[in-house]
Amino acid sequence: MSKKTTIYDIAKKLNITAATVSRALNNNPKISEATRALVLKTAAKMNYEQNKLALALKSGKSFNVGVIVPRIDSNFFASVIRGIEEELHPEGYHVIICQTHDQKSLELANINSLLNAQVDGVLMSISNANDATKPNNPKEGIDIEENSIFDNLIKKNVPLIFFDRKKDIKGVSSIVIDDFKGAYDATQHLIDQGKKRIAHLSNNRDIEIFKNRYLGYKQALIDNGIAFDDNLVIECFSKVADGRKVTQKLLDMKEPPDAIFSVSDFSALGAIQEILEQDLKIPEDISVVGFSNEPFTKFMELSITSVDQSPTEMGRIAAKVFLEEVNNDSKIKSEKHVVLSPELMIRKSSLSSASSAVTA
Amino acid sequence: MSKKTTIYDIAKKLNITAATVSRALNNNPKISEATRALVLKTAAKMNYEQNKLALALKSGKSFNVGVIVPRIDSNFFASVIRGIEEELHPEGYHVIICQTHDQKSLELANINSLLNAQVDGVLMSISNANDATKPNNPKEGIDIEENSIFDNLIKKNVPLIFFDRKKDIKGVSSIVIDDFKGAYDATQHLIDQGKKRIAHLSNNRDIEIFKNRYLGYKQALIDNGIAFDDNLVIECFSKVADGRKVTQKLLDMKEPPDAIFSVSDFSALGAIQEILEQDLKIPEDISVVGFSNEPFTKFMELSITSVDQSPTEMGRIAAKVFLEEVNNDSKIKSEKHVVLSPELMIRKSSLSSASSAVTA
DNA sequence: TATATTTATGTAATCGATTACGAATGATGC
DNA sequence: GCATCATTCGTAATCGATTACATAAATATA
Repeated sequence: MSKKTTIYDIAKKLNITAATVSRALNNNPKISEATRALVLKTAAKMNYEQNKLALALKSGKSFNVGVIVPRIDSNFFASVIRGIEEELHPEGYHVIICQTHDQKSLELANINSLLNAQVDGVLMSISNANDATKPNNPKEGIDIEENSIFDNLIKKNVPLIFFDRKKDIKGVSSIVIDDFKGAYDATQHLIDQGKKRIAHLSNNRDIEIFKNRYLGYKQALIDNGIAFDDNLVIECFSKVADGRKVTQKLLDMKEPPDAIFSVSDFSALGAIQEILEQDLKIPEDISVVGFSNEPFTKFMELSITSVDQSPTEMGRIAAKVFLEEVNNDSKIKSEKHVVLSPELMIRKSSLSSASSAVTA
Repeated sequence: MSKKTTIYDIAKKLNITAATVSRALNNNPKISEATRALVLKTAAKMNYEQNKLALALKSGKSFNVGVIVPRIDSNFFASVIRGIEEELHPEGYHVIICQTHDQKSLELANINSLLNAQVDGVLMSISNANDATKPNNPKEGIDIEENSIFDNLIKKNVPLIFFDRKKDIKGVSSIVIDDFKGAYDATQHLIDQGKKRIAHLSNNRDIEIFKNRYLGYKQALIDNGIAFDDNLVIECFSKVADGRKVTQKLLDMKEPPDAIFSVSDFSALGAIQEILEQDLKIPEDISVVGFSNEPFTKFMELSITSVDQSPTEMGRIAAKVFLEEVNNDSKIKSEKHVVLSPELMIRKSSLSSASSAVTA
C-alpha cells in the first residue's frame, strides 16, 4: 500500500539532500537548528521510520543476536531466553531463536544461517548429540574436530557466548552453574538424611555438565567415606519413561539403593513413579533428588527436591557478557567465565524428618 | 579478522564483473556453463557466503518474522514458538522473539521495532492488559482505539497473524482453539460426574478467550438445567497464589461448590492446594478442572484434568498461514480463521469413579 | 575592506547484493 | 559475404542509509 518513506522523500519535499536529512535525524552537530527542527517535524509528519536493514548493511551491525538451544519448550531454556531478551531488548537488540533438537548438523546449519543473516553475536547451549563413536581427544576438553563447527564464528570475529552446556574454546566466554557443587550438595544432603546407598541417574558424560554432576556426586561419597559403586550409576535420557525404566532395574538389584540422585527432574519423576508403584515409601524407603528445579517439582504434592540453576539470571548474564564483548573496541579481547552457584531446593521427596522446614 | 568475501572479491579474482558472479550463483540461465562452474568453484574456495542483509535491502524481504508473546517462559507460548520455528526454519525464515509482559506499551513498541527491522510478518498473541478503564465500544469485538496499535502493520501490508488471543480486525487471520467448546466440554464432564454446583475461576473477560470460556461454562449449565449462579464466578489471575485465595472465599460460602472449573491450570492448582489444606477430598468432595494442559497437570500424583490446546500445532498452523499470505502475489487477500478443537484430558482431579480410564 | 575561519550544506562513495539494458561475440541461414 | 539472432557478459542503477570531502555562505579578525 503506502510505500515506506525514506530520507530521500523527506529531502525532496524540503528541497535539500538526503545527507542533510540524515544529519538532522542523527543529532549531527554540523547542522543548523532551524533545518534540524524542520526535518524532524517533516519526518514526523510523513511517518518516517529508519530502515534498520539499510543501516545494518552500511554499518555492519544488524542489532540481531542468535540464540541456539536444543529446544525452546523446556522451562530451563525458555527461562534463559527470557533473561536474554529482557536484557538485550532495552539495548536495541532483537533475539533470533534457533532450535537444534540435539542434532549437530542443525547446530552447524544454524550457525551458518545466522552468520549469513549478519547477526552481531551468538549465544548458545551446545547439543547433546552422542559423540561417543568418535575417539575422544585426550587433550582435556579440546576436541578439534568438534570445535570446527565454531570456526566460522571465530574467524569472523562474531562474539560467541556459551551458557550451561559449553565447550572449552580459547577466547570464548561462558556462563554455567557449578554443576559439581550442585551435585555435591545434593548428594551431601542425601547423606545427611542418613542415606548410604545412593544411586545416580546420569546422562552422556561427554557433555561437561553431566560429567561434572557425576564427579560432584562421586566426590561427596568419597568425602563421607562411602564406597563408590559403579553399578549404582546408570545413564539415561532426561525423560520420565527412561527414568522409570532404569529405576526398575535399580529396584531389582540384590541390594537396591536407598536414594537416587538424578541429573534430570524428568527422570527423577520417572523414578518416583516407579518407586511408588512398587509400594515403597518416599523418602522413608528411598529418597529422590532431581536437577533443574522444573516448575512441576515444586507443584507436586510429593514435592521433589531439586537443584535450582537460576536460568533467567544465567540468560541475563550471558547477555551482559555479550554486550561487553560487542562494545569492546580495544584489541585486547578477554574471555570471561562466570560460574553461578546452584541452590538446593529441599522438598518432601528427600526430607526424612518432619523437623526441618521445606523450601518453597 | 578475515573480512567476509563478497561477489566483488570473486569477480576481481576471475577478472569478470560482480554481475556475472551473481548470475552464476543464482542459476541465471544467461551464463555459460564454463564460467558458472568456475565461479562456483572459486566461491567455494574463497568461502563465499551470501550477505542476506544486502539481499534483504535489495529485495525488500528480510526472511525474518517477529513473534510477540506476553512471555516466553510459559509452556504454552514456548510450545507455540517451537511450532512456528520448526515450520518456518525449513523455509529459510528466522524467528525473532519479543515479550510484552502484558504491557500494551511494549506491544506497540515491539511492533514498531519489528517493522523498522523490516520483518516479513508478525505472529502474535495479544496482551492481557486491563482495558476495563476505557468505555467498551459497543460494536462487537471492534475497538478502534485498540486496533490503532496494529495500523502501522496493516498500512505497510505486513502480514499479521493472531494466535490464541486475538482481536477481530478486518483482513487479519487468526488461529485459536474453540474456547467455548473447551469450557463446555469441561463443564459437561463435571456434570456427568454428578456435580451440581460448579464454580468458575475466570479472568479478564475483555480478552476473547476468557469470555468464550465463561460463555461455554454458562451454556453447559443451562443445557443441563442447572441454574447459573453469578456468585460462583470469580475473576482471578493465572497464578497459584491467586487460585488459593479465591478458593478460600468459595469454600467459606454457606453453600460451597462441589466442583471448580478454572480458566488456568495454575489457579486450578492453587484451588487444589487450598481444598486439600481444608481436609476435603478431591474429587469426592470437590472436583477440579484446569485449562491449558500444562506439563505439571499430568505429572502430579493427583493429576489434574485439563483442556489441551495443542500449542505446537497452533504454532505450526500460524506459520503455514503466514507462508500462504506472504507467498500470495495476487491482489485478492483473504483472511483465514482456523479454530482448533480442544481436547479434554480427564485425570484424577475430576474422575469420581475408578471405573473409567484416566487419560495419559 | 580583504582575509581567515566557522558553519551549513551538497556531492559522491560506500555497504553487498540483483537486474534491466546494452554491447560484443559467435553461430546460422541464404 | 552479410544480415539475423542467440548467447554471454559488462555497465550502471537500485535498495536506504551514513559520512569523508568539497564547497558555499556567513561570520570573525586584522
